[in-house]
Amino acid sequence: MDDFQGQGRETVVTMADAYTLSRAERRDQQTQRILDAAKACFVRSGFQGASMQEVCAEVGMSPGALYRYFPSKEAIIEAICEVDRQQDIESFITFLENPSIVDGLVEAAVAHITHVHERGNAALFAEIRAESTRNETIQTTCLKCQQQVYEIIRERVRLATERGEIDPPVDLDTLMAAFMAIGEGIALNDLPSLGVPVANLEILLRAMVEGMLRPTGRTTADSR
Amino acid sequence: MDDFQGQGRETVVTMADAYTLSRAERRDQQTQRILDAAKACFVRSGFQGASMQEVCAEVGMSPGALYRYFPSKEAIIEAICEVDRQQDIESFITFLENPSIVDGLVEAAVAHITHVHERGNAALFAEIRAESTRNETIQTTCLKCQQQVYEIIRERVRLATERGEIDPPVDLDTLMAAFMAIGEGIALNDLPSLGVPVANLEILLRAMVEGMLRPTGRTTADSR
DNA sequence: CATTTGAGAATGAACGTTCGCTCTTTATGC
DNA sequence: GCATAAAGAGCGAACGTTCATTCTCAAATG
Repeated sequence: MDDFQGQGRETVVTMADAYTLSRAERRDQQTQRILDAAKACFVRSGFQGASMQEVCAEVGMSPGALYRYFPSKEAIIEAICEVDRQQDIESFITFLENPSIVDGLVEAAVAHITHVHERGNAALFAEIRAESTRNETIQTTCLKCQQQVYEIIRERVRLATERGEIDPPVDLDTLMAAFMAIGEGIALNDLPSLGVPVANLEILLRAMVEGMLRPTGRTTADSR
Repeated sequence: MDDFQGQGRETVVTMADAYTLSRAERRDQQTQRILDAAKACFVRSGFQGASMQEVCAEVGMSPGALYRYFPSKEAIIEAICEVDRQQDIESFITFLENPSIVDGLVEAAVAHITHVHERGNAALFAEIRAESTRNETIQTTCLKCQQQVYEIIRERVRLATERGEIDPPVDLDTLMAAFMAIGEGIALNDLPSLGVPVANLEILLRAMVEGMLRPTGRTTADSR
């Protein structure tokens, strides 16, 4: 995997490979290779700490070639942030579907934790988070993704409160701010990697969410 | 506050000022000035992103002079991390003293949130956190500070459980890991700056902690 | 007068990026 | 189907800049 673009002429991998790829396909594939390699470098050395030379070495590509795919280092960073944030958020949203709010929140949180853990993304998230306080583009990306989750949860909590299914001890805004902050803390710390069993975590999170939402026991429909 | 070390010779602040300082005092004072200025730069541009020139300009000091106080940029970064982490932790520990665990945790959390907010330290914390995944010295500093809090809370929760004051739904390790992660998330997000009233937050945190610890109502002594 | 403090130019290394070039792939004309 | 042009992909040296740090020397201090 290392002597990809070697020195000799005969080791060069031609564009028309065993299974011939179109120009566009090849381009997409190379772009992805760069993003993957850059991500590894950025996790290792930080956005500012990693040099383009380091990224080039990781991809196995010369600077001249790499700059045909991205116009600048910043563009690579921003692309990585965009993809990462969107992916993180999608797994979360999917699991919010459960009709019970408490179950939905807990399941989504557990799915999110598992997702971050499996992809080893906690360190990158920490990096993105720090960078987002400085880079406006990244900040916008983060906010946009966060808001998707925020709006959905907020609306569901609001409706459930209106219906009398839950009785939170504080206003909706405080509740939501706390939820988002807590979720971030848990994702950032990658608890499974610290040896915390997800099953135990789920029990605790349910107790926590119930404490914060105070389910009344009655439901409008026959959801149980 | 800007034209401190001006260009002219007569504006130079001599060492023997109105109230004469000893050599050591003057040195400490200058060291502190450097740390403060560097902190501002690092918050603005990040540890890697800020240059020494930027720091020098912020202090109002030449590189040659600055390097008489710190041997390297890294030394400044590490000193800032050390001080910041220790300060953050101290305010927390102080407020854990309340005999009721729930009250202690909630009060400490609120004090911590207030402290981080007032000092505007959330961005620096994000930076330190990201850097700690790369710099071993910083990581050690963070762990050491975190552990001080961890041990105290853990022991208090353990004793309270033993006494039957609380009945957590999960094992102590899971509980503690979650507590630390949640605390970090809340501190990092600086909720007061988002407009969340601390009073509301306190109510919610209490509900949350009670959900996670399940106080039984009985106490060993007459603490209520 | 010995020592400390400071300024500011200078250092070499490393940075992100560009350039000129070669080779390969695709498009075009016959 | 084949020659040939145009475009794309890639390399690696080189660019100008900025980096952290050091050096030299002057001023202030005790």
